[in-house]
Amino acid sequence: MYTISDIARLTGISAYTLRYYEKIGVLPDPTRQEGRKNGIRRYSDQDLRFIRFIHGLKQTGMKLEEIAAFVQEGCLLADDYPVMHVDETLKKRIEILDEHLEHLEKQMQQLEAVRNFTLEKRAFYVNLQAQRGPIK
Amino acid sequence: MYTISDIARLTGISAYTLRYYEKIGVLPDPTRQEGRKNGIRRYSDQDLRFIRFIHGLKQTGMKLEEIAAFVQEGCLLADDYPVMHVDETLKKRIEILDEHLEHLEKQMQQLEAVRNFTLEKRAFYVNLQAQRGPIK
DNA sequence: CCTTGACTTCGAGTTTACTCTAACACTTAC
DNA sequence: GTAAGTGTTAGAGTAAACTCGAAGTCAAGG
Repeated sequence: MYTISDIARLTGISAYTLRYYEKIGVLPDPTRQEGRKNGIRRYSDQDLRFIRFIHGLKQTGMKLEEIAAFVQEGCLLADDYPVMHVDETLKKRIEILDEHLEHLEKQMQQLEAVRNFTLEKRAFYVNLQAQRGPIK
Repeated sequence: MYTISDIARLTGISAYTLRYYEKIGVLPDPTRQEGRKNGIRRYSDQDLRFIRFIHGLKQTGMKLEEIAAFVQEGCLLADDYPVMHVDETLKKRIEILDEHLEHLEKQMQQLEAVRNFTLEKRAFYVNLQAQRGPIK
């Protein structure tokens, strides 16, 4: 089990930000030491993996608001939520992920395009350099 | 030749933003109609391509400040800048591009990782759905 | 016992990147 | 000639995502 500063160290997200994310629903409430209300946050390996996943979504352009929507669906899912709505919740989560997958595809394409363009530019400059002959 | 609103339409960057970019050095000063000082900005196809390239750098995570540094190197290059410094300028531009290329590689890897993770998550939810049996 | 690190709420400050308005000038097309 | 589109400077406003400090509490370790 990890503390909040462990998680901060392991993920590169500050403790301030982790609490902030929790407050705005971007991260689910972690379990607390001894289940007390204001006990120390205890994160499992699974929690760590989840936080890294969320961080990945964020770093690939998903807005905090969108992430929060996704996470909230999952929180409903985890509890003894009325069975009738579980299918809805699963459907929504899948939809959100599908949308992000599309976004990821677009980003990959753009990244590829920018990379090619950048390589071209680079080659152009290198060529200019070569034309000027070796530098003494 | 294009006007600023043509460029806005063609790139999706507002005229406000284009002028702003120009002011902070993210875009080079374009030529003006009849070479007058405050004449209408005239953009060539080459300018358009360059703006798209810059926009690509921005959209793949280069900060405006970094882009400005890159562009400023280029502006020096374009003028009758002391020949002794041209090699320096070329070297710097190539360095900046190389750094961004590294950044692009990292982003691609992360995108790939997040994509895989997202696909896994998606599969997990689909599996849950399947286990609950077909929905009436 | 006392330091350290965790917890809370609340709210202010920062950074980045726009986004727009005001107020005024100029040119071109209808 | 007047409207549309362009130009200028300066500055205010906005939004997202932090980032931090204050002020107070609590619990464990040396």
